[in-house]
Amino acid sequence: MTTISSMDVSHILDQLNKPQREAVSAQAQPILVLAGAGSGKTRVLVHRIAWLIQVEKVSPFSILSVTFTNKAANEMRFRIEQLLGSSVGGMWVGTFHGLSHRLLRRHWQEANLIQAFQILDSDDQLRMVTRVMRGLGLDKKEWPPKQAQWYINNCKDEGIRPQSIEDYDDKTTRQLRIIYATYEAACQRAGVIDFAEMLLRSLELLRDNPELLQHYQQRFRHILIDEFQDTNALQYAWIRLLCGDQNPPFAVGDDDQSIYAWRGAKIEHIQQFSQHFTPTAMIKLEQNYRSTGNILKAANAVIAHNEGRLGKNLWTDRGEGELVHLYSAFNELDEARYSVSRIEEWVDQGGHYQDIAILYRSNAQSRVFESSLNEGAIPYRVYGGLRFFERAEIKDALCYLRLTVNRHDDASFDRVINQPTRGIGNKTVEMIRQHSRHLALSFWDAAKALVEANSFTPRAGNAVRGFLQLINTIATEIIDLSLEEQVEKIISASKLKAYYLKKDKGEVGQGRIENLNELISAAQGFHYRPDDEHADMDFLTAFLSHAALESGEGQAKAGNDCVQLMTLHAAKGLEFPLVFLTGMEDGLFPSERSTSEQSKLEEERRLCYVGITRAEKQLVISYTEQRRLYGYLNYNQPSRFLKEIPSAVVHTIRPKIKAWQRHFHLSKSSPKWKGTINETGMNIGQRVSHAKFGEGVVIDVEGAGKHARAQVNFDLEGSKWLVLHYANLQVL
DNA sequence: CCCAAGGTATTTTTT
DNA sequence: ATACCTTGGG
Repeated sequence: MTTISSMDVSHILDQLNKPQREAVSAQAQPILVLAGAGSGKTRVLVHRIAWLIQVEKVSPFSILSVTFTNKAANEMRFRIEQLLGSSVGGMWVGTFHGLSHRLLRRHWQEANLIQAFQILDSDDQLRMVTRVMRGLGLDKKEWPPKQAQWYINNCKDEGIRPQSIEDYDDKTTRQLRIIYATYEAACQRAGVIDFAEMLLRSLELLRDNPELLQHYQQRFRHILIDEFQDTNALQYAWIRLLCGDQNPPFAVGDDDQSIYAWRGAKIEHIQQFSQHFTPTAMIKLEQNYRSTGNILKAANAVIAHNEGRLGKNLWTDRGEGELVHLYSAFNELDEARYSVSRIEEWVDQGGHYQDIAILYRSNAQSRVFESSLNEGAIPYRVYGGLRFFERAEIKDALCYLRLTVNRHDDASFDRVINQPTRGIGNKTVEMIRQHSRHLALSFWDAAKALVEANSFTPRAGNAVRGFLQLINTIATEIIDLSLEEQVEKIISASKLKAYYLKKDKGEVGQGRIENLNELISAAQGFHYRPDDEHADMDFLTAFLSHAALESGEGQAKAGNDCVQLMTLHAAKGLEFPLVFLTGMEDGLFPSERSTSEQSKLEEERRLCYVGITRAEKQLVISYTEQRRLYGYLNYNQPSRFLKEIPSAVVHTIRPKIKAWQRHFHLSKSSPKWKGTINETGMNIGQRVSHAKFGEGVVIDVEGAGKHARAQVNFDLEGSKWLVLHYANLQVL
């Protein structure tokens, strides 16, 4: 046997610190790596895999590494291959959904699916639920489909099937159970599965097929899990099943960054890891390579207020750095303008826009920032919103494709039967739905039967017949075409472009056309290696699954160098030299709805911790005194989390303009504004003149030297931050 | 089938 | 404030 010391493992261990090395080279036993923010979590995972393969001589074939997002999975794969210098075939790296999907494709028969099964995204699912509920004759007001969808997904996330739901004679539960059961039957008939079903079905597949389970347990000796604190009950059960008694998991996570309890993640999983898997080695990564000392002090102090933590304290050897800046804004416009002035300053000092992130609690807050950034001609990108494969026109085209693969896909049928409008109205469609319900047929078969029985009015009958023929014709014509030709054919035969051009005039319509063209390019660029992720599928099915599982980038291609705007949730895992943590007001952050329960408040606090630890060099926190929300003016208190940050690491920016002060003439140098003369030569209360903005009064001065800046309240233009070096103010 | 008016809800998001 | 959906009339 080769001893480890004789082997050259330096490239795997050299760049690691002690606990990282300990984790990477640990013996086979359940391992929980508590990886603080910026402590090299992904690096440990990647190096662990390299260690297994190159030192322990483990076959890549027996490694399974699971993440939550495609982005994380892709990055993991990329970095492993980079470190090993070769691609690793046979290793399973993917998301929970991606890997479950692969299992189901391989074993579709055992999983009681049809071979061409398709995936419903949440939007498809909601439509399906709505349709089922309409079929049950439920009033939308009384029974909101959104809630039913939520209920179904919750059940599935907990591994619960309709037959095991105990209704305790409760009307609501009984009704929801019926909806769940009916929905499941409809999905089964249509050959579609939703996201939660994908996980549950693959879990049941393994659980109910002992040989299969044994096969995979024997294969995957090494199971690695990323972001372990985000696992829900179903994902956790999936992991435990695959681990069995013999395969010790290697889990990496951070209980302090658990921010998804509201969607089913259980922080208990990471807290109780050592009880479920024994004997556990717990390794803490506390050295932070991202932020300066002051930022870490703020983060540590805030998170220390949570109870029941596994306990970590981040530290760095890179010095204290800048203080955390705190700006108390008058309102959201002031907040945005101040941020913009700081961004301009950053760039003046040679920084880049892409170094900067503006973070907020809820998407609604992005608006003011967007308009202020526009004003300042600063390039930016807003994260979130519709992704490529979620756009209506794209989904339409994909549904046509899906119908050619499986005529009984009711979700797709329902979506495109009158899209573009071809004279098949609600009444006609309702007839088809009813007929399908009564005879337990798919919509396709129901429509066919009704056409053949001449049950429609002649006009409707012709229209429906036309639709059925269209799908059949397309299906035959595209058989031998390449994927991109198939997509092209679908788009032209369906006449979607003409429809959208007419429906959405101007830029909107044009955008949709561009997206459809982009879909053709996407098809062109879609390749899969047969032994890869989409094994055992034909091209078209593989492409459709890819579209559902990876909904694509949020915005096509925005400019490279731009300021990033996103929610705190979206920022997890990212880092930026300059971070604005905005809207730090009680009621907004922590959100009103989280203040009543301790556990919810703690999750908000973790979110705050996530926000603070995004910053590398400079963190600017801001809150407003008044904010317009939902049309009402709110006067919020500064966030309670602010009080948890030690004042020693904070530089408060003042004075600020109070609401009432704005309405007075600040110009008549009142004693209140008599500031000290500083090196900038600018006095607070000083009347000045600017070439573009006219006359105004200096109301704040900060910074020094070349980047000293003053806030000037202009008589006509309102208040602005100016860098004195450029502004060329004339003292009056 | 299309458009306008009125009612309603409005944290966070991945797959 | 506002976006989204339903509903009623042309």
